[in-house]
Amino acid sequence: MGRTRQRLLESACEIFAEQGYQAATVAEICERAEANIAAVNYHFGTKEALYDEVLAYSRRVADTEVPLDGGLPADATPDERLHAFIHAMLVRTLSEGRVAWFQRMVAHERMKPESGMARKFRPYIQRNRAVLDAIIAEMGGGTFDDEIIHTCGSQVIALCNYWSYNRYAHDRFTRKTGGSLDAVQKLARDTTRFATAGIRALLASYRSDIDKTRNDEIFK
Amino acid sequence: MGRTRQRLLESACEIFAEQGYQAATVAEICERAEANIAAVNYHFGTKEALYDEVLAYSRRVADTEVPLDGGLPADATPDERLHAFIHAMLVRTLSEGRVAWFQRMVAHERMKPESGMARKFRPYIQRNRAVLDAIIAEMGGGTFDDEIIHTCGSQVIALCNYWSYNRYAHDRFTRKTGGSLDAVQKLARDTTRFATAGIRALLASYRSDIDKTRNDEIFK
Amino acid sequence: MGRTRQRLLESACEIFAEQGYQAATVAEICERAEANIAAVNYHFGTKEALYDEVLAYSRRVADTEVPLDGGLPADATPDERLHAFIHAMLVRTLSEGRVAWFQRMVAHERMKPESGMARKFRPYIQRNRAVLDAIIAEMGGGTFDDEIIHTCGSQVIALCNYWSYNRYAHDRFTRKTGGSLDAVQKLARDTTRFATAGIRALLASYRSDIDKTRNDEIFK
Amino acid sequence: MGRTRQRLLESACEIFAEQGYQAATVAEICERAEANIAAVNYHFGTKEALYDEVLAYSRRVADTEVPLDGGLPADATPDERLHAFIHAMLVRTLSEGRVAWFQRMVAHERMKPESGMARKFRPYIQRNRAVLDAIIAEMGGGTFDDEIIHTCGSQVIALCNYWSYNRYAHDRFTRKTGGSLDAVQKLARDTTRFATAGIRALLASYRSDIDKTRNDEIFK
DNA sequence: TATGAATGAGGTTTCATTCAT
DNA sequence: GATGAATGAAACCTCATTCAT
Repeated sequence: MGRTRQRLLESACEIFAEQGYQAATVAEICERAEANIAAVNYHFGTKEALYDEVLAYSRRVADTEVPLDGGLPADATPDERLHAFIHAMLVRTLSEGRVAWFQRMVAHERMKPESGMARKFRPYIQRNRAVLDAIIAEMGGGTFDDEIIHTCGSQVIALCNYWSYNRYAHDRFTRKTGGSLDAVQKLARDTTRFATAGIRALLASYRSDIDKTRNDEIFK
Repeated sequence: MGRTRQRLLESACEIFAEQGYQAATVAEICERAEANIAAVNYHFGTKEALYDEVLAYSRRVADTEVPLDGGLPADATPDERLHAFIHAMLVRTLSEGRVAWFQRMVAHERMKPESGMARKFRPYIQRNRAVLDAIIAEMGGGTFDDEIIHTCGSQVIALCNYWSYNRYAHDRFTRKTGGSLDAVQKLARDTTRFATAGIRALLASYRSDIDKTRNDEIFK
Repeated sequence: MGRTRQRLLESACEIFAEQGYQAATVAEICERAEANIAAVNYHFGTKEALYDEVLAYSRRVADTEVPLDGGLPADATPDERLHAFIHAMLVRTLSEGRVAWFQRMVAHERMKPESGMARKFRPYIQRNRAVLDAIIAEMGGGTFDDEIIHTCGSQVIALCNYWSYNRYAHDRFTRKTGGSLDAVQKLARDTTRFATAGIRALLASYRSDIDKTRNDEIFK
Repeated sequence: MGRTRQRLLESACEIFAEQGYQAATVAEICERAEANIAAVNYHFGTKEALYDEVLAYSRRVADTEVPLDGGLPADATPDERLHAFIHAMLVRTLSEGRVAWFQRMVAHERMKPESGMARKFRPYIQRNRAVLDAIIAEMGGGTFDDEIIHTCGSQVIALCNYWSYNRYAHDRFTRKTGGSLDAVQKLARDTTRFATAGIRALLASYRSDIDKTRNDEIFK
């Protein structure tokens, strides 16, 4: 029972991930699922309700198959956890198939006004963000205020998402490396190295007013 | 001669920047330009042809008003030029109005398949990218091969674009800071600091095989 | 046996009475009957066949619970029987619940072309009409031809139905009086008074050509 | 310019008058107007907006061609004005074509819940109603309270509307009489006679408590 | 006896484009 | 140089009905 429903869900994941909410059509989703065009409305009510389920489903898939903590032991160092986080994000982004669905859907809607679709995945995103900020706070020894930590976090997210919203870079990576897990592993290492150095430098610059003022002059 | 045409072009810039190609409607563009609904087709032929002109126009605006070299003297150091580049990118992204048009349109389409809209601005983007890679190559002393340089460049672009494709972060920044030029200046400084440290660390890791192997073990 | 069928019938009565044939949906009927969406077609074949049964059923309910003769003794005067008729019609119309079903369904369809739904309840209505016309004929002493009697009957029906097809007036009445039986009783009395006087005047005007001519001049 | 728009308006009047809002389809309206199916949306925006215009237009037609005061001089007696009112209402109802549009549309929606379509023509109806109530008040010599007058008014409206919401009676009338103006004239006379007698009887019954009590006993 | 799944016909609406002036 | 009118393709959605169990 309900095989069609599942097929619809999966084909919708694929198509929403490919094209975004608006560009995707109910007709194409049904066609790929080999179902009648009324099937979406029968099983999900509306296109938007389908999207809601698709969002929840694909996030569950990502969280299950590629957890953001990388399965690290509880006593892992912040540096190790940062690496795990970045690695997981890059795997989610640079893989093909189910694991990448959620990240791509998010990427499609991120530019849209807050009032619309974008609002839907904010909760998901903010949870991830909290995980990251906790890691960075620990790297900083707990002496920085939230805003500084958040700025660092944004840079890290920026580094991870780059491959997600940028189809060209993504394709180029895949073409060059075949998208192998090794290649992603290597990119994760490079990115972590870049991020770690960046975070330390940024935190250091906030550490003393003296330094800060001096630096200001340099860049003025 | 052609006042209507110009008004169409500007209103199209606004609306494409706001909503992206697909979500924008010819009707709304004409309405905002106080022109007839047939005006777009009369002056530009099709919606897509209008988009092509809009893309070229808005890029010209950005390049003129916020050049990526920041007006630096010819003998500026690579570090200074990197800062200028990042600063310019952030100004383009975090401003309101004409200067931001191009960056936002790009952000809307970056996720789309290469066969479609995204292909259109590749040339523009690649030129910018060449500028950046040249800076980084110089920072590295000219001893690294292109792929490594390109990887570093990608990280920098990632840091700059974050505010562009991420409407939520963008709005949060504007709300907190009022979007003042000072705030952008400060963010540019932080980002540059982060990027500079990241680049140096990444290049360093590529410098000796010995180091590289050692580091691999750390992260294994 | 057939509990579902009965539940469907009753919920269909409610919904057809509320919304009319077209606006009612099979889905809503099934839902209210806590039955499967295929239940209507299984038990009744089509929506229209269900409607046919609903019509017969709800008319039976009305005829049983509020007979048009008001349970008067066989030797009641025509005036008493007219009052009973009007009273019964108003009770059917102004009550809530089962008793009002039929009258409301009729009201929904009366405007529709004869070829469609409206044809269905013609037989029911004509029987009622015969009862009324008989009463009026008796009031007239049996000396008027059918057409004149029929005209009088139409006026009486008009007075009764007003509250039936006119939702606004109906609601206003209910709001003001709470829809109590007393209020209906009072309205029935007023309506009967109005109708009786009207009938007598109309019949009188047909009694002599002389009168008729004279009246014509008055209104010319 | 705009010939299509007018054709749409007229064919929409016809079809809405025939079938009511819901049963009418945009497709049929366009077809009858020999216009493209998108024409309604181009000229009016939505089906409902078209309906709004149709309502206003058809009421204007009725008010212009068959005014409710029948063109009576200012010093006409209340009885004459009642006759004129009833006559006008019957002409509007029993004619074919433009003049009858509005009355029929109203008839279609009168049963519907107040929240929907029915709300739209309330204003129109209440204005007519005020005219009628004023006439009756004058017939009563100004000594009755509004509620009693209103009850009488309802009976008169009931008599007029009968032919409007009752398609079968309407068709029967037309078949028998050919719908000639003379026949309507005659019906108007009869109806007025009926109504006048009814009103007087009803008002009389309210005149003295004594009478009222006595009558109550008769009908008890 | 009954149902959950699925379908096809048809509804309104949107929108880029074209046509005649 | 410009426009108002009109159109056709395609989108989403509704709903009575049917099918397989």
